[in-house]
Amino acid sequence: MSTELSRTYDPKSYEEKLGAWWEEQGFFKPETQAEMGQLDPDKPPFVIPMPPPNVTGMLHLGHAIMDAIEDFLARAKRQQGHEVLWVPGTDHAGIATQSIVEQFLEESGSSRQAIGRSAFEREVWSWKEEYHGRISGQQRRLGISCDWERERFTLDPNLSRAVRTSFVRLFEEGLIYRGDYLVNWSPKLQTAVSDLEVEYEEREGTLYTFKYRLQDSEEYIPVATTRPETVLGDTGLAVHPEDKRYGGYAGRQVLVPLQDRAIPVVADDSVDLDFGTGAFKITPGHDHTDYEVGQRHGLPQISIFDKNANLNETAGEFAGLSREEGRARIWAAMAAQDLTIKEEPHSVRVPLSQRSGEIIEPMISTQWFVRMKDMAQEARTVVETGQIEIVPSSFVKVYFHWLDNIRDWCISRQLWWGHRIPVWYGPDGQMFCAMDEDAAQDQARLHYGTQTQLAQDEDVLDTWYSSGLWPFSILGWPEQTKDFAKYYPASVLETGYDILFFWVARMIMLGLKLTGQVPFRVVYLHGLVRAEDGRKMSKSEGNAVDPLDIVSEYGADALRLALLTGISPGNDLTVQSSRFENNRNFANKIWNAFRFLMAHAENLKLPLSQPDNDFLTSYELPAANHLTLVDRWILARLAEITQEAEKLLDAWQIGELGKSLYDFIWHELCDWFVEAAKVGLRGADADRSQATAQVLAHVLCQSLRYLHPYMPFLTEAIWQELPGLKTVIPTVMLSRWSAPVDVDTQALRDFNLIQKIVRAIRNLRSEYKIDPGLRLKVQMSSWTRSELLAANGDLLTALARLDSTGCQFGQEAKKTDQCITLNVEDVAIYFPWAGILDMEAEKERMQSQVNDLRRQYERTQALLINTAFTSKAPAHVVVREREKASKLELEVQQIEQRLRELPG
RNA sequence: GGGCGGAUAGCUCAGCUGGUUAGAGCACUUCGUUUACACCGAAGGGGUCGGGGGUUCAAGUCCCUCUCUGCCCACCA
Repeated sequence: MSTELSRTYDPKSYEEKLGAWWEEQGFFKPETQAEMGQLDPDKPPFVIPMPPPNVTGMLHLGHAIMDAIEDFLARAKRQQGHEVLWVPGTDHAGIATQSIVEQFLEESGSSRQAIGRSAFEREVWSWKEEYHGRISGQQRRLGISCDWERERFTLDPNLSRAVRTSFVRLFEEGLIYRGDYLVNWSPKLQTAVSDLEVEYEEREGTLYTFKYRLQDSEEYIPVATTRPETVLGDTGLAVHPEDKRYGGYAGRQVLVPLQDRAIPVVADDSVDLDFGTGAFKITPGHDHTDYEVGQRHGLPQISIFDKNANLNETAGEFAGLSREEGRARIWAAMAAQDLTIKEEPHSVRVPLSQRSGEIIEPMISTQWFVRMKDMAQEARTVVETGQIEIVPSSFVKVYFHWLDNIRDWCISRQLWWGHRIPVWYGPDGQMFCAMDEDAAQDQARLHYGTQTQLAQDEDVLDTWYSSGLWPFSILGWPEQTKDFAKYYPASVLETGYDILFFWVARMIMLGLKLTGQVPFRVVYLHGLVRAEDGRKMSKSEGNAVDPLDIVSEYGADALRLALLTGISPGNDLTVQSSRFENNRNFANKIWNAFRFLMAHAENLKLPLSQPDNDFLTSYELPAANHLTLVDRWILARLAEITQEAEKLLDAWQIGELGKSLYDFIWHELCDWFVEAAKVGLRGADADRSQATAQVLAHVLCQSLRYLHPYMPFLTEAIWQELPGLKTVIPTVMLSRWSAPVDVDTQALRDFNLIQKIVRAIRNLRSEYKIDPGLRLKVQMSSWTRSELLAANGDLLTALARLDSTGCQFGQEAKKTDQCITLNVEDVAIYFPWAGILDMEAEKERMQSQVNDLRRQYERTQALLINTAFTSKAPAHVVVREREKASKLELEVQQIEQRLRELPG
């Protein structure tokens, strides 16, 4: 058997095969779980809507962390008996996708305008097909256990219907409206974008100060601006009402430079007396602040730029110039008329288009908006009242702040790729909002009393509008489908904190409004993945790592474990390739523990247990009286892991649980138990080797269950090879985590002493450079643990490489002269080793140990004398300190006695 | 300007509601090819938990303050 298994675990030869098998068997489907009777009837379904990646994107490690966490949750919940539904999908990503395809067309000498709207849409669809395969291929390779048959795309017919239904409903309720407002215009993309799609960057600029002349006087008001070209759009000048210098000019008229157009001076509280000159010009047509100030004072808006952000005909001789050229030329013209005062360096915050990088131009334009105020308050309430929990909770404040200061959401985009706005216009501009053109026609017929030609709105919706419906649109809403009834609301919405506003908040608002329920119970936010150099990983930075590269080098499990351990919710993760390597080694370690078992299990029976529930089946354990100390110890540690697993999972401590498992499997199961098991397995006692094999098989089998959500492929690969298991449960994925059991704390304490003794002896060997091959003869005695030592002589002999016949343990042990004494708790270990014995050095060594122990004892004693401590500290802490003190006292006494016994 | 994090071993980071002698991986030193594994094992070195105050019987953990650093939000033109 063992000869068939390779010495090193090779992920390549298992992962793809197992992934395909899981999917073919339908194990990722909730229906399969139910058919197989795997469900615990007391547990509710566990549902995750997968955040849909951009369909034309390529996944990088930032997506992989999402896949890893969600798959962890899905698998762990399945193993707890929940019915799990995890719905995958992709997002059409309006702007992002359209940009890519347009760029492609441009490279081949074409353009979307050249081929027209419908041909362009066909072009994008074909891109979608190609990239979609790549993304889902990447995800499958990571082994994610979502229900692929329920996969969705935001432009699917059903999802499009959900979009139109919601739009019509919100429109009819007056929550969606159309109007001319100042919006963020992206000149490169030729569309409006929402506030969230604008990023700000500090740049070195100039503050220009110039003169605003009064109409009927030689006086002027000095004004500072960073954008002198916008004077052409000025429709007012603001001063502070209490300003001694200019406050009095309020109500008078000033003349716009170069145009001599008269505009009013208004008094406004928002003017900062200490900044600039204490007066600012108002350009309501191209600045958000000015827009609001203008509204307050009833000032008109003038647009001076065209859609390319070049000056338009209102700029007269400057028409056609870009913003930058215009600025220089206009400033020069002002200087020529002696209107300029000074220029000084000034750092400015420039608004940039998130997608295309160029400077955003605020412009008045006709757009569609969603009224946010009331929806935002409801979205606040559900978090306040705990109907939705945000993990980690530190994001609650951020969420509230955003909702409290929300502005209406501009949802129309001047693009071709997306959900077209379901509104049709009559010849007179009358709007008909309807599910489709027929329904619009019906409305029009009623309105006009006759058949009329209608034209649909040209714009499409912000891509986040359709993703805002995701948790319910993927389940069939607005139809009352079975899935919707059963799986809505979702259990967890897991995503990166960077899209809390973009996506999470909007899903909550739209979910509450449209379904009357919260869309999910928990929001779990993960951190960003940073590259090894600490920078944020992203495609535009050029440092994005393709998960497949890591997978092919180290295996998917190694990658997943690296993304799942060492993380805590909301905290960023810096990936280090050393972690991948280490985790690959870990996989190999487990593989070899399994090979070890198989090599020794060949001739042994590994009977399966007979629990009430097949999904709990494991290897049967020997009767309690056949268990050795090591057996009891490893089972006690397993019991602790069992307790921890559920607790940590409930607290979202995925990283901590992963680390516990790693340490348990490598440093306890492999380093200690397997080493100790060699004694039993190779001994002559057939019952004992049988028992040892059973314990090892049991612990390994259980470990695989807990490790499975982290390393699904490795655990499945081993599961498939372990004798008997797969005939009961076909896959580790559907096996159940055990209910917590009692921990044998005595075994933990006892074995802990054995470990300390073994370490002390190994340490001594190393310190004295004793030939590693040499079997030591020792005497080991103790006042209180004599029986333990006597019962575990074999174990100590094997682990510490002692002489199998020349040692005595417990009562029989005798101190000899001329020896080194090791003191471990109250155990004395005597080495008759005259050859290396330097009596003075030996005394010193023991004396320093005594001093050290005495210091500890005194510290503990001081604590116990302190009545403040004994009266205020919890009982178990006091007890622990008492036990510690008496143990230390005993140790000190013993070592001192041994010191006195030393000759000289 | 407001808000939220971070600062723990040479590096990257864990450390949950305060309670053993603060941990891991990598790196480092020494030793070891013992038939699960050299993608290994054993033994070690290395930290006054950013500085300073405070609360407490007890502080890496709670409070205040300072320094450095990252991010988010914001109408100083």
